Amino acid sequence: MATPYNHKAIEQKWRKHWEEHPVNVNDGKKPKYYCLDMFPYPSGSGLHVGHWRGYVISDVWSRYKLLNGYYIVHPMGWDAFGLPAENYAIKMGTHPRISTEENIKNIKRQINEIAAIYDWDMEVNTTDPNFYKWTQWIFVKMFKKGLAYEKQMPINWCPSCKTGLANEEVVNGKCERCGADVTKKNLRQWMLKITAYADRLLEDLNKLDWPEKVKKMQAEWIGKSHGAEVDFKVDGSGETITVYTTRPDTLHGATFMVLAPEHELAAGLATEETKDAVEDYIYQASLKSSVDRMQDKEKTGVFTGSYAINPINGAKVPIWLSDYVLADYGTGAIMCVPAHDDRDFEFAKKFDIPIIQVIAKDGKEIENMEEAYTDASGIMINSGDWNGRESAELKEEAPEIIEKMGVGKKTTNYKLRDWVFSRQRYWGEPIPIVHCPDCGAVPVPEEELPLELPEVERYEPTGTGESPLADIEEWVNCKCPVCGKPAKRETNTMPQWAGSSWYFLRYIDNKNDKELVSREKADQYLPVDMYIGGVEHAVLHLLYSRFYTKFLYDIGVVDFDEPFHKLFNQGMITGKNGIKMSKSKGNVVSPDDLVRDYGCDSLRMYELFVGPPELDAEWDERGIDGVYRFLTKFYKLVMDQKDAQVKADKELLKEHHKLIYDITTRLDNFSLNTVVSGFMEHTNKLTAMAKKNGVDKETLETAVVLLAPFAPHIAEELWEALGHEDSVFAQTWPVYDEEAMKEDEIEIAVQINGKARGKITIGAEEAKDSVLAKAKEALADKISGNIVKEIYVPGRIVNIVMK
RNA sequence: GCCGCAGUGGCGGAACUGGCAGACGCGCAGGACUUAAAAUCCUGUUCGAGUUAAAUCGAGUACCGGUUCGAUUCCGGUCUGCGGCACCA
Repeated sequence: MATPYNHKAIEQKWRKHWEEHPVNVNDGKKPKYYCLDMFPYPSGSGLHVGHWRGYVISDVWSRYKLLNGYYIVHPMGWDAFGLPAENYAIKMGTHPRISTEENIKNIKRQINEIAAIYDWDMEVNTTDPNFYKWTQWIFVKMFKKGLAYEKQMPINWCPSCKTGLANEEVVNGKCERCGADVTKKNLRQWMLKITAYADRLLEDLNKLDWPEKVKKMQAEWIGKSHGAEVDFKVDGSGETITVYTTRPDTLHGATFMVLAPEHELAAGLATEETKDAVEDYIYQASLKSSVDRMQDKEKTGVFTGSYAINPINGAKVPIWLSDYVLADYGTGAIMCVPAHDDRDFEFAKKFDIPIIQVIAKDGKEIENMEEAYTDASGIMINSGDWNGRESAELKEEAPEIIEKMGVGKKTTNYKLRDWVFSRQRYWGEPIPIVHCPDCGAVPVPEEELPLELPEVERYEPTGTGESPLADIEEWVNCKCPVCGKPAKRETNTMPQWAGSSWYFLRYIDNKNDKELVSREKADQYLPVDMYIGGVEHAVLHLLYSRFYTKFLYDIGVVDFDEPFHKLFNQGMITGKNGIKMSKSKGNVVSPDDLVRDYGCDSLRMYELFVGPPELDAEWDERGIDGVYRFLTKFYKLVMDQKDAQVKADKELLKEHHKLIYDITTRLDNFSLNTVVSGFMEHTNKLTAMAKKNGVDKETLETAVVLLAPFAPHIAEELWEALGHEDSVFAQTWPVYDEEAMKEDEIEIAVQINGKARGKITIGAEEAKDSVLAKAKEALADKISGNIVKEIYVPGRIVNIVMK
C-alpha cells in the first residue's frame, strides 16, 4: 500500500527543489515565449482568488510552452504609483512608500504560493527611481518631439480624489477610481498628443490577435468619422462660422445652425434684443457639470438674433446656441438638418423651426413628419442641382463638391482627445520640467534623471489644483537648465498609467542604467507574445501602452510598434450573487486558507475548473473537494501501477493517445475548464483499467507530463516516483498518434423519425448497406409502415424516416 | 436608444464542422467498511408517467415560429440578464 497523497510535504519538497534547480532556463538556443500578466498594484487587501485565477492561467500557459521547447519570459512587478496606493496610505495614516513596501511583501508571498515560474530577477517597481528615470525620460523625449505640451483648459476633475483626470478615466460621468461625480475645472495641464497617433492606433488593431470586443471598444473610443467642414457666412458681418458634418448630402435641408455655448463667437452674435438671454444662457451652461449636461435629455437653447447664409443655396438660417453641441468636438458648431437627424428634429420641434426634407423616403416626401429620417438612402429632393441623385453616393461626393465650390473641405474627425497627463497628487513621477521666466518650459536634462520625488511632511492632496509638491520650496526653486536663472519646477505628477504604459519593456533589461532597454535584448525577447489580464483596461492601459510603444518605435528604441501580440481577458471571480469582491463589501476570499487546506495544486486546478476562463464566475469553494479527490485518485493510480510491469495492449494504447489528444486540443483552444474534466474522465477510466489488467508505465508517464502545467508539484513528485532523475519540465509535450486512437468497433444510435430508438455496434469502416440492415434488424419491432428515407452519417448515426 | 455577449438539471458547467442533450464535478439519496464518526469505495440522481425492479412511453436546452430526415447548435421575432457606447453632428 502506497502512502496517501500528502500535498503539504510534496509541495514543500518541490518548492525548495525548484528554488535550487529552476526549470525554466535560458540556454540561448531555445526560442523565447513572452507570457505577461497585467502587473498588480500593491493593494492593502492582498490577492483574492480572482487575481489568482489570472496568474494560474498565465502560468499554465507558460509551462505548456515550456514543455514545447520554449524559454519562457514570465516576469512580475508592481504598479505601485498612483491613486489607489496613495489613497490607501492616507486611510492608514502612513506614507505611501511604507504601505506600498509592506503590501508588496505580502502580495509577493501570496504570489509565490501559486508556484508560478516567475523570474524575480526581472522584477520591476514603477516607484523605483531606477525605473521611473525612464518613465521621465520618455516624457522628455515626447516633449522634445512636441507630443507633450501645456494647455490651460477646463478638464475633468474628481472632487474626491482632488485631481484632474483623463477622458478615459471618466466612466459614465464618474471617476473610474472612486466613483465620485466628475466636475470641470479650468487648469493648466500637461497633455500628451495621443491624437497624433489616432490613425495608427486604429489601423493597427487589424494586426492584433485580440478579443474582438476589445478591438471594437478601442475603435469606438478613437471614433473616426468622415465628413466635411462647411463655411457659413454670418449675415451682415464679416464673420464665418465653420461647421463639421458627416452628412453633407443633406446640406440643402439645413434650416438652422447651433453653436456650443463655449464657442468663441457665441456671445458676439447676440443683438440688442437677445443680449441678456444669450449671456444668461452661456452663464447657465458654464455652471452645469458634464454629468448634468449629459443627463438633461430635454433640449434647451437660445436664439442669438443673428443669421447665417447656407452656402449651397443662399438660404438665411437662424443661429442658435445649445449645450447639446459639444465645444471640443469638430468645430463646436453644427448645421442642423431636422428632417434627417434625431437631435436636430427634436430641437426644431421644440423651437418651431422649419423642417425641410431633402431625401425621399420610399420615393416620397413625408407628410406630417413625426420623426427624423436618418437613413442615408433615397433620392434627393428639395436640393436644387442635387435633386434626383442617390443620397448615399452624394454623401461620399459632397465633400469634394463643397471643396471645389470653395465653401469648405473634406475632413476627418476623431472622438479621441489628447491625454490629460498631469495629476495634482503626490504619489507619482514628478514631471521633469522646469519653468523659467525667460526660457519657458524647459526639460530637465536627461543626464540629471531621475528627478526624484522629494520627501514631504504632508502629502495629502490640496484640492486647490496644486500638487502637494508645490509647498516644498527648496525643491520647487531651482535653476533653469538652459540659462541658469532662478526658475521653478513643475509640481504636477504623472498618472498611474505612465509607468504601466511601458513596464513590460523593462523587465528583460531591468538593471540597465544606460538605456531604457538595450536594443539587442529588445530584439531578442520582445514583444509580448501573450498578455493576460482583465478586460477593465480595454481603453485605458491597453490604449496607452500601444501609444507609448508606437512612440518608442518612432524614436528607434524598439523595432516593433505593437506591444502585445495576443491578448486574453480572463473573467472576473465574484462573490455571491455576482457581486465584485472588495474589502468594503467584505466578500473577499483569500487563497491563503485554501492553499493551506487543499494545497496549491488543488487550488490551481479548481481555479480553472470553476468555468470557462474568459467568463465571470461566482466563487463557491465547495467544489474544490472534487479537484482534491481527483488529485488523490491520480496519485494513487500512479503509485499503485508504477511497478506493475504491464505491457500496453491495444486498449491501453488507444486510451494513452486519446488522453494526449483530449488534453492537447482542449488546451490549444484555451478551454481550461474542460482540460480539468478531461483529466478526471481519463483518470477514472485508467483507474478502472488498472483494476482489470493494470496500466503500462508509458501511459502513466504521459499522464504525468500532461498534468505538469496544471499541478506542477504532484507531477514532479510522481515523475520522480516513476524513476526519473530529471525534472518533469525537462520533458517534451507528448504527441498523439491518430492511428492508435482508431476504434475497430463503434456504437452508434439509431433514430426513427429523428428520435433515438436504439443502438447498434458496427465496424468502423462498415459499408452503408450493411449498417442500415443491422439498424433495421435491431429495431424490427418498432418499424411499421412505409420507410420513406434511410440516412446514415458514417460513424455517427442512422435515421429511418417512416410515414 | 444603439452595439455586443449570454440564457441548458438542485448548483458550476459539457456537447468538435447540425447527429444518443445533461460529460466532468459539487450537492443530495441509498449502500459497503467502522463500536461510531471522518476519510474512502460502490450505486443512483433532468422532469413526468410506469413498474417490486426494469423494460417502456411522454416532455425537455428562456419564449414563439421557420429551415431540415434530424436543431442547445442555423434563420426570423419576443422576453430576461450582463457588458460597452450614449447628445461625437
